[in-house]
Amino acid sequence: MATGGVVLADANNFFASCEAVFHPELAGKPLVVLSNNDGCVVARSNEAKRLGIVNGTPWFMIRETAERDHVIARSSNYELYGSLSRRMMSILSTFLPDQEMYSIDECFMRSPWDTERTRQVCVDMRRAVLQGIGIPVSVGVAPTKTLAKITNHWAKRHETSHGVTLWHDLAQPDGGTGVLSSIPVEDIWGIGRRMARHLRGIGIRQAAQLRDSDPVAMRRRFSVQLERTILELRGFACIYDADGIGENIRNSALLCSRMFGEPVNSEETIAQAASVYAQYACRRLQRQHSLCTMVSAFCSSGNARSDIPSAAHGSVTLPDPSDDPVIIAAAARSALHGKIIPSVRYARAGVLLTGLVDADSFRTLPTLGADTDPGLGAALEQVSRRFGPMRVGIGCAAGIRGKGRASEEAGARWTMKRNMLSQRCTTRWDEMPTVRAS
DNA sequence: TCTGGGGTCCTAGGACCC
DNA sequence: TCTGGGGTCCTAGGACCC
Repeated sequence: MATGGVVLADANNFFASCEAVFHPELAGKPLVVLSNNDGCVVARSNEAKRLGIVNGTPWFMIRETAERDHVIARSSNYELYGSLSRRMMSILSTFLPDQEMYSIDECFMRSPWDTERTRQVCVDMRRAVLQGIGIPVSVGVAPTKTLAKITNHWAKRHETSHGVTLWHDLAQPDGGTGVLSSIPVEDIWGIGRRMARHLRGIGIRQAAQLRDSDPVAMRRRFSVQLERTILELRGFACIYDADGIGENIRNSALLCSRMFGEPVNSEETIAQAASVYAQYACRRLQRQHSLCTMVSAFCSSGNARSDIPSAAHGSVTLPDPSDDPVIIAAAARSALHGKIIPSVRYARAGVLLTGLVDADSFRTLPTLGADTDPGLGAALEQVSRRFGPMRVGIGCAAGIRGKGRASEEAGARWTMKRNMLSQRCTTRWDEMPTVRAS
């Protein structure tokens, strides 16, 4: 291999590691992070993994056992994770070019260097993140993204790798057949439960067998994605970033939806929620410099065990593309108007913005624009930027914070439960950690 | 009497990922 | 009582156009 190829940096147990950054006493303890509404486990420390706790398990099902085992639980603190993620990405990007943020805790990069220099850069980069923000990261290097996922996984599992693994090393001396023979197909990036079952049905159990199957025949039989995975396993890169790199990524639809903390059945309350979710979605819309042309809102009853599911949804097309929270929140409310059945207990709601266009290519002349105060949306955005999200909002009390942490979301009973929330140390003045020297 | 074929756009649904 | 919340890509089918 002449050059380093694809580099994948992925934080270890990211949410759990973030929780430990400002609470060093959590290090070495079994820790789980729960999804919104404290629903199910979405992240675990190594110690919690060792206790056999599985990701996705509903918390109420394992709570008793876990507490007996002294497992510590935290509600998800996305402000903290988002803030640490930005810092981590920023450090990583100083070491290698073409960063593509793939998720909150991982990014692809490209190494222009030869094998040994790539190895050294990855070791340095890993150390810099650990020193800079206290998050352990694993690094995998390979000719393709799919193989980089495998080397990254390897780096996480094998202490001898010290957090950095190159395909160059694993592929010796048999071109990787030995390693790929030890990996079950369902562990390959892009192969989900469904596809794994199909593959096992035709006798393909390990990554090596998939790599050696006929890509054209597999494409005909299954899908073009599977063909790409096979080629990637052979070392031919064919999965690219759709939109170039880094901050150029723009979503083509924006969704904000939540479970309610408790069931809701009044139209007014659901309209409040829709209004708040629309404002959250607007902030994301503005951040990526887009306007939307269609606003959809929906709500549905029931949870996983609900007997009769019931849903309401509606869409509103805007007269002009907009990122104005006043217009979009009103559209979200009106999309559901008259569609709420009072006897139904709704469990969740959401707002979806579609038909997104580039804001710069859609500057409406002032006199042709919508008939609202053009300053209001911008003013709201400025207040949010300075004082934090949802300090000021539109229309009604829903979702507006009270003073201080305890009552901050007290304005609405339907907001989600986060009973075990840690401090948002890096984004809130009033939650900054205190350090004492003795 | 003859009744095409290629292209685009949109939508819904499936599968997958973190 | 209690089971995230975002996204992506691909495919098929329908409407419409020339």
